[in-house]
Amino acid sequence: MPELPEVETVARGLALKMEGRRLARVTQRRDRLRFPLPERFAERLTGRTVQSIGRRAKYVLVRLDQGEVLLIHLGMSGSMVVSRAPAGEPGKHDHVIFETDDGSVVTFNDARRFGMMDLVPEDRLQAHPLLASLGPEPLGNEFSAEALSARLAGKITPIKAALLDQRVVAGLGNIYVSEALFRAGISPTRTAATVAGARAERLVPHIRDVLTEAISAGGSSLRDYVQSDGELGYFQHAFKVYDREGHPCPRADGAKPCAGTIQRIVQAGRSTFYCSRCQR
DNA sequence: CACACAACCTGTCAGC
DNA sequence: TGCTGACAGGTTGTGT
Repeated sequence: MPELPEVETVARGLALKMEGRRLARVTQRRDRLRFPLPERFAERLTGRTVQSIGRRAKYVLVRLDQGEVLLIHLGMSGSMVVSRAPAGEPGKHDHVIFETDDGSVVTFNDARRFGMMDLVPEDRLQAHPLLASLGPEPLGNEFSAEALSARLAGKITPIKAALLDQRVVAGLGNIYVSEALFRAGISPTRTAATVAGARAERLVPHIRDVLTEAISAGGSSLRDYVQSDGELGYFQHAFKVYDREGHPCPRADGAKPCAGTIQRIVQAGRSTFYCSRCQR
């Protein structure tokens, strides 16, 4: 589920509930998610104070006292559900439950268990195997047309696959890659290295815009995203192409609509949606 | 090194 | 109402 905008929304929501709070109780209901949880995980978290909560790529970073960081990835189906103590019986896919000293209950639910958590010393965060080779933040200052084309240079893989590679740019997922390429009028099948110069100049602002719009809309969801404040915030983001196979292309050049139809193709085993008429 | 593909695990939906 | 197969927002590991 979660791409950068959803993770950003979750991080902001968790910050509201957890920053400055002490973790009065942490319950761990499984040994492992995608990876084994650290030794004595719940025990090491209990009693700690949450200093701040941020995001890097699709990871939530919970900075704790004593110089440690709780690293969280939501995988495909993970969500954070906020409620109030006393919480009811945990569900089958509720894997880790955090209770703050002021009575908030944050439940990590993840049916597919592609998510992960780790507890790492702050000074070794950058070197963490999952973070070390991440590319630039698409909303950060380091992400520019030059930076993007430098990372695409020499790649003969399709631009769609390249943009999903977190080493190229960190945080894009399957939905927003399709959406950004549509906005930029670039075909997902185009050889990555040819996205340079004017094409890269065009693509970068579209990537920023689509992510920024999704964040301001509170993250988007197809079905199971739960806003971190616990309200079921099923926001139907206005996707132009994603999951819209067979619909008319929404692009209008002035008064003239594009006559194309949205296609679904499979690249590297994943669906891509685009208009072959106006994306080149 | 670059790339394609399978694997991880569960739920949902379309079709029979 | 089953049952089966395809597919789902991500990432890692393996093989070529």
